[in-house]
Amino acid sequence: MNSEYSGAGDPAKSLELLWGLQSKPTRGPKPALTVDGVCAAAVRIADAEGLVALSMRRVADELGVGAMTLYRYVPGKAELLDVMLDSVYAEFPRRPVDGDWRAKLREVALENRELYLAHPWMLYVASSRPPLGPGLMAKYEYELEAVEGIGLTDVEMDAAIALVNGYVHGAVRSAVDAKLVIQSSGITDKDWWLAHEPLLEKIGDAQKFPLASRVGTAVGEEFDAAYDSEHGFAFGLDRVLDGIAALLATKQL
Amino acid sequence: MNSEYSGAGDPAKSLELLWGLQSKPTRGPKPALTVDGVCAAAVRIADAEGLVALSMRRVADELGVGAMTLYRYVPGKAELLDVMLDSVYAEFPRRPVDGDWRAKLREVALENRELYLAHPWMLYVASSRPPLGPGLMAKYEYELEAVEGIGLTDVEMDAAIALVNGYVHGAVRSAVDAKLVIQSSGITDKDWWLAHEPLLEKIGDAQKFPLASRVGTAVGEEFDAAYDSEHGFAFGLDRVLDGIAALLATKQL
DNA sequence: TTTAAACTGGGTACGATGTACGGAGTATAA
DNA sequence: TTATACTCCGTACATCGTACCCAGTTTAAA
Repeated sequence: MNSEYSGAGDPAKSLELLWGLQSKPTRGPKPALTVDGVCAAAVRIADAEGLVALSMRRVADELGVGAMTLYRYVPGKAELLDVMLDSVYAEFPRRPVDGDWRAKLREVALENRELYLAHPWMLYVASSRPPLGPGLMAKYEYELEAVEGIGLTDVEMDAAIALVNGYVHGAVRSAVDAKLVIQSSGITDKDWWLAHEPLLEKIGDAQKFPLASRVGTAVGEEFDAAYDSEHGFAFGLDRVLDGIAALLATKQL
Repeated sequence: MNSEYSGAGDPAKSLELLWGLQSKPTRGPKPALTVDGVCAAAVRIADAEGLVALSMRRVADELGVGAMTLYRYVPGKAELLDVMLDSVYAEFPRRPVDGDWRAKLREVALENRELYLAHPWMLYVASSRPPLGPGLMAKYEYELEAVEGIGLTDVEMDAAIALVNGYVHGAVRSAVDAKLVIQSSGITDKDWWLAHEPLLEKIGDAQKFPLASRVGTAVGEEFDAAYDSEHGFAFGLDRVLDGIAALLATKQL
């Protein structure tokens, strides 16, 4: 049931791996594996079965070697996660956009969402002080281009990107969490609400919590309809972009 | 190194615990503990030492009983986390605010932040399909009051609250992550950047990633100054509130 | 008053996990 | 030829949640 990880390997070691700075050995047998190979196998497992399934033994099995062999290539699991993260950042989609900053920033948000949906485990790897590998650097550079030259200070540019990325992270994570909980429990949202309703009525929620019960019911009915997550995502994103637009407007006075 | 949990115990069992619906036994010895007592001990541990330290054995030690004894009161760790969450929701601060929706919503955001800072482990417990206990219900009711009657539909009210809460969750989590990583690694942000600088120069980041290196430097210098997290939090919150204000403005046409 | 049922606390054990340690085999520089 | 530096990896340890089971305790029923 535990399911989340902190990444955060030894920074110096992670950096060596990320930029391929290991000094090549001259003596001894040729290594049978490569860091990239180990990383790719780990990503494959995490994509298919989630972070819970990602153990060193499992990766080793996938590669047909013993568990401890992996430690010849990677200092530990934390550093492996760092390398995995950077490797998927490197495949960040970059679709050219004609339009203003808003169109570009929306596209950045959608591309981030796409990446998270392709590799949902990323959502559960803590990213404070992320591994500054080539993949992340390139992604950051690309994202900044969307807000360059529109009148923000450097610090505001960073904050705007962080705001959008933070929103996408949270929103996609909620959606993925919801999907996972349905898969693992077999209980759909509808069933869940149905199971709760009698209890909530018994509690007398309509009297004690009038707003919560009114709004909760409305949200529940909406969920039955088609457009749940897509619609909700777009709503929030528009609010965030409106917020940045409002900041720009005050600057042009 | 793994550190995060999914909550999500069996909903029916969690609900029974949350609303105190267990049928009281008539025979047998009187229980030495209570669910609330177990929950309080667990919260105490999580507050002081984090989720990583929260094991069933640790809670049992705290209470002076054997590990398996806890399973007389709680079906498993997942349900215990559900109860812990609801118990801290119940102590949500509610400061009266004179002012418009914006002032009230900002206060809600600040109160949420306060709660997260008092119980940082909450940030790491997945909250999709959260336990609908009395604490959460009361908190939700209170939050909705901030946006009631300002012209939003029921669904939009829920979305607005979710947007603000999502922002606070992400922002506080980043801050807490950063603090934790400094504590556990002993490396400050400054040291970290200093350690990276020579490498980044060697890579030639200024040529390959001109925007990233310019903005990164600016952000780094800002961090050295006093107002990091407080300032960043307020900036993002203002953007989110601006976004909701923009939505309201379109409605009043 | 006896007895059986329903409960309590909790010891032991199992299968995971990440990884420290050290041994055995192999390729190359000296 | 030999010493060295490397390879792969089996074993072992601590820690986790918790299934299972048994002994002891209280009370309702006989």
